[in-house]
Formats: sequence, structure tokens, C-alpha cells
Amino acid sequence: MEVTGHMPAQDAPRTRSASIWDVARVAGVSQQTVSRVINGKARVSETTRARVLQVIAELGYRPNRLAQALAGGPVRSVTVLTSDTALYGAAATLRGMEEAARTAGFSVGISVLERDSGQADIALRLNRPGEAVMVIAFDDAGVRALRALPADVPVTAAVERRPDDGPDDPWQIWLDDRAAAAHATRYLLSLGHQTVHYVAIPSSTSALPQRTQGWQDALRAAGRPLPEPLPGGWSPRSGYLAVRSLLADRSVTAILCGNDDLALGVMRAAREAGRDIPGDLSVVGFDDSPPSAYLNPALTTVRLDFEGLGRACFGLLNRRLDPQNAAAVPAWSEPELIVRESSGPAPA
Amino acid sequence: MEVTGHMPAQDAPRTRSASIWDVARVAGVSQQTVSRVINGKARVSETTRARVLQVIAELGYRPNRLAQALAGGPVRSVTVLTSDTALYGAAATLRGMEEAARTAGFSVGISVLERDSGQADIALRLNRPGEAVMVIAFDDAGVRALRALPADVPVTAAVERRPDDGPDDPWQIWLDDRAAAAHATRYLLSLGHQTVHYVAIPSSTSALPQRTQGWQDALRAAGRPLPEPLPGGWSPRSGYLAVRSLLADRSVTAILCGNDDLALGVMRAAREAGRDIPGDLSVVGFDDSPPSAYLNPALTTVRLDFEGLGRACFGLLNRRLDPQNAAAVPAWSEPELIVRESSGPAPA
DNA sequence: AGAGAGAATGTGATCGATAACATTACCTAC
DNA sequence: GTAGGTAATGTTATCGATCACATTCTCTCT
Repeated sequence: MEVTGHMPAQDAPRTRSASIWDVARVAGVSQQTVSRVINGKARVSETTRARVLQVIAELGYRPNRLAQALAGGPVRSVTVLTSDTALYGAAATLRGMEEAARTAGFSVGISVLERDSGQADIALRLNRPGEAVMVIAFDDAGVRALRALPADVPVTAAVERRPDDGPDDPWQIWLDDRAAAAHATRYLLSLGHQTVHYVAIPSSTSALPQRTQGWQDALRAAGRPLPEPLPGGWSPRSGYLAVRSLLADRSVTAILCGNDDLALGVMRAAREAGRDIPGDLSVVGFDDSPPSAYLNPALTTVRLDFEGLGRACFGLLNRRLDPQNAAAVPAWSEPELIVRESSGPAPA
Repeated sequence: MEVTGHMPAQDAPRTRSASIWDVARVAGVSQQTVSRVINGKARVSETTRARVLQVIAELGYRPNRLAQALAGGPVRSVTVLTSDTALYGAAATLRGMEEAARTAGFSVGISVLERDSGQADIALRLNRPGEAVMVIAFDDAGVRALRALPADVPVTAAVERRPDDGPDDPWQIWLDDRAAAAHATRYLLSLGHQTVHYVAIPSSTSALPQRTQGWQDALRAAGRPLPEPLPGGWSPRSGYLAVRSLLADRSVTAILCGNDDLALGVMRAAREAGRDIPGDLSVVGFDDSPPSAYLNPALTTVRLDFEGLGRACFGLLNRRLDPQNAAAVPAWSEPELIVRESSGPAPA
């Protein structure tokens, strides 16, 4: 059934939907003129424009973005490479990216990185060579993917830490976790705690994670004993396991956690050990994930603006793709300590 | 700088990466043969295949999926239309969809529906007319989007409820919320509670939500008083507000919540009202979101297999796109009541 | 030896758009 | 009245692949 037919087939499924040629034919102009109307770049007479627009509406024509992109139209799609979206940080960053991209008229693809996935196939996830990409590289898988990306790919990334060696990569952004962790630690010390223990999330690199470093910074600056960081994972369970044996020691009165999920596990372990929060033990989390404010007790935590970071990451990408007329990269909020019920003065 | 050059330009950025023609030229075959090697459909002699594969590796050639799709290759991309991914149900379903799609070699696009977004532009979010789509339609925005999709779009959807009127849409799937809510309600009644109150999530349609109906089913069957459902939103805060005044009434001893976030708010309201959970008041949630097991008290809730639902939704789409040789649609788990600490016998 | 069947490969059209260039029409200035 | 500029539009090549069909080559069978 061709679109050409003068006698419309009743309810017969159209083989395919209208193309730019169909519009051109019906409107009595060339496809180039239709293209001009669509893109609004070149000038078209008011009469012609109106006629074309009407035909477009009649035929229900929608441009095929694949064809547009193939023909060298402006890049209007991004693929986000992200690790486990079950984690609040990654999920919130993704939301920010998607929102910003969609608002700017980009279509966004998403591809989740398995924790143990090889890096060989990363390039194959792209829809075409040179596809624009954003990477959420808060963990090891993300960082590896970022590194495995071919050089010709325009990419920006939200990362855990600024690179240690060499100059900052202008296409990467991050939150100042280190300062935030230091701030949270100083807060706990100011409450009279002798020292602060730390349950760490896994690092994205072989180096010490930013949050761990910030915690150490604050303890060192205050001349306090510096306990070994307790290695945790990403889940409540891992936080629970990490501190279970530690809590018998009543001299442990303050615990900072690498994220809110760990804090959840720590609080449960504390409950089972008969420790009272915040009377006996102060617990501080990281991220300010949505449930935090409603936990029992409500969790003191560091609020991180992941969504803002995601939006900024897209802003950066947009600038990278089109330095001439890209909007300014939107700002994001600095980390902020939210004091709630789970922290208090050290026990007498 | 052409790819043709015999003298490779040092570090000069290649104008564009290798195409199928480049491979063909270097390998001394036609592009069609290269295409055959890539797709492995038709037969190519072992010698030729090896040579082509080697050239592909040398040139770092990667097929351009846009061009493949344009030229009528098999559909290998999906766009997921979803409402707010901050909600656990939608996020988990999305994860399931993405995983299944990626595993099947599909690239997946995502587009978030604003709660109040019009439906006129839905079709414009697709990369091309006829693009495959999955919709997560647990709320009103999702259902509207599903309805606004042009008829020529191959779509499957994860929905809140089976259609009331008319036959089931074979391309929609859902969890049996109604039975699950009834089961949870019966469980509470079996603990000796006189009746069960219910805090509802917003409905995706004008009709009564499935969970509300299931709750009513159980109360009716047991001949118990049927309180007005309390209208809640999606957030802990809305749960908190919905029950705050109710809790002064000590005869209220059991509350079922439309999701775990509402339960979180309900539990905080209970704490502030001096009610003891589960001694005084039993609270049951819905969804089994990740923090539930670690709350204080740990939340009794209905576990829903959203990821499985997402995988199945993709399985369905795959079958719709290619009925001939699509794998079986993977099964998903039935809802399951997980009894934890927040529920117990009615107070004497 | 010639016909016929497959296997392996090549050729040209096509998908739906954009880019570069060509052409037409009209208006103004000398 | 004709040259020249500009606005509006048409033509052709191209992006990177697939598809349908044509061609070549090699066997095998009679």
C-alpha cells in the first residue's frame, strides 16, 4: 500500500509513515524546502511555509531523527553510561542529566555498566562512532568505562574525585566530597566525641576515596587518633556487617558513613548491640537520600546535589559539542550538612 | 584529511571514522560482502571472512547503528517512557527493562514524563516514526502517554491495572496488586485487628486503584467495618500528613500503606503520637523497597517483583517486534508478603 | 561437453534526511 | 534598458548501511 494512492485504503495499515518527500509532493514543493521549513534555518516565503506546515499537520509527518543525524544534522542525542542505578547517587545524577538533556531537545540513551563487565564492548554500545556520551563514574566500573572510551567520542563525566595527577580534566565535574567529609567530622568532634570512626564506600580508583581522605584530614588537623577506616560496600547489609563487632566497644561514640545506606545498616547494628542513638552513639550519613529524613531516628547526613551535578554535566557536554552558542553550564549546590536526630553530644 | 591517505597524518584528527566502504576497499571486496560478514546472515567463504574481520579490527571499524536502522535493518532500539524515576517501582522496572534490552543487544532510550506534561509532544520524543516503545504506566502521566502514542508505534507497557472494560490488552502486563493488598489485609485481620485502615497512593486512572480495591475486598469478605481510604501521595511526607490526625484514635490499630514511602511517614507520625509499633499499632507497606528491611522497626511489606516485570515487558516487546523467533517471555514473581517487625497482634 | 544447481560475490536502488551548489524571479540603481 | 544583488526555491551528491537482484565461478550429472 503506497502513500501515493489517491484512494485511501480503509484501515489498511500504512506500510510506513510519511517522509519528507511525501510532504513535499503534497505541498507541491521540493523536499529541500520542506527541510528548510522544519529547521527554520534558511528563509522561506510566508505563503510556502504556511502551506508546508499545514501539509505536515495533515499527514502527521514527524522527522526521522535517525536520518537527520545520518545526514549530518546537528547532534541531538546522548548516551549515558552509568553503573548500578539502584544506588541513590547514580540514580539522582541520571535524573539530572536526563532532565537537562530532554529540556535541551536531546534524546537520551542509557546503558548500565555491570560491575564486572569488560571494557572491550563499551564502544559497541554507542549508536554510532562519535556519539556524545556522559559517564557517571562514581565507582570502579564507571571509571573503567570512561577510560575505555575511544578518543573520538565527545564525553563529559560526573566523577568521584578530581584527578590526582596532572591538570584537571575540563570535561569532568565532581562534588567536593573531601571537604564535606571533613566538615561532618569536625561537626562530630565539636560535639565532644574523642574521635570519629568511618565506614567507607568502595573507591572508584586505587587511591583513597575522597570521603575517607576528608575524614582523615579533619582528624589529623584536630590531632585525634585516626582509626582504620572500616571497609564497607554500598548496601545497608555491608554497613551492618562492618560495624557489628566494633559496637561492643563503648568508647566508639561517633560513626561517619560513606553513604546513607551504610548508615542504615550501622543503625540497625547499634540497635541490636543495645546502643542508643544519639544518646550513646552518633551516626552521620552521606548523600541525604530520600528516606533519611524519616528514619528512626532521622539521619544526620551530608546533602549532595546529584541532580544539579547531572544537569551541569550535560551543560558541559553541550558546550563541548557546540562551543559557539551553548548556554552557560548551570551551577550546582555545594555539599551541606543536614543535622537531624541521629547525632548528638558525646556521652559523659 | 581523508581516510584514503597512504601516509597517515600524525595525530591529526581523522575527519570521521571508518565506514563499511573503507573496510571493503582495504579488504578488496565489495561493501555488501562486508555487510554479510558483519551480520553473519549469508554465507561468505572462510578466507574472505577472515580477511574482512582482520581489516575491521585494524581499522577499528564499528557499524553505525543509525545507518543500519535507516536502511531497514532489524529494529534494535527501544525507548522507555517513564514517570518519575525517583519512585522505587518505576526505577526498578526501568532497571529490569534496561537489563533485558541490553542483554538482547538493544540500545535503550529513556524519556521521563513530567507529571503535568501535555501529551501532544509524546510522539516527538521518538527517534523515528515506528520506534519501539515501552511505557511504565503506574501513574496518571504514564497512562496518558500510553494513550497518546500514535497507533503505528509497537509498544508494550507495565501498568498498574488490567483494563476494566473490554478484553485484556495482550501487550500490557501488571502485578496482581489487588490480590496482594487483600492478602496483606487478611494477614492483619488474622492478628486480631478489628479493621485495617488504608493510606492510598494516587490512582493511575479515575477508577479506584487496585491496591485500594484489594484492601476493600478483604474487609468486605471478613464483614469488617470499611473506613474511608486516606488519600496519600507518593512521598513519606504525604503519608505523615494523611494519618497525623487519625492516630489520636487508639482504636486504629492497623494501617496498610500504598507504598513503603507512605509507611515511612506513617511510622514517623506514630512515633510523634506516642504510638508503639508494633505493640500499639501495626504498619504494613507495599513494594519492599531496599531500605525496608533496615528500618526501625523493620517494615512488614509486600514484595513486588518490579525488575521481573520490566524484563517481562521487554520480552513481550521482543515478541511483538519479531513473533517468529522471539525467546519466551520471562516469568516474574508473584507478590509476596514479607513479615518483619512493624506488624504484630492487636493490642489487648 | 553442455546444462543446471549452488555457493560466493558484486551492482544499483533505497532508507529519510542535510549540504553544497545551481537556478529562477524580482527589485533596484545607473 | 540592462547589470547586479538578493530572496526563494530546485537539483544533485552524500551520510552508512541494507535489500533485491545480477553475475561469476565451480561442481556435478547426464
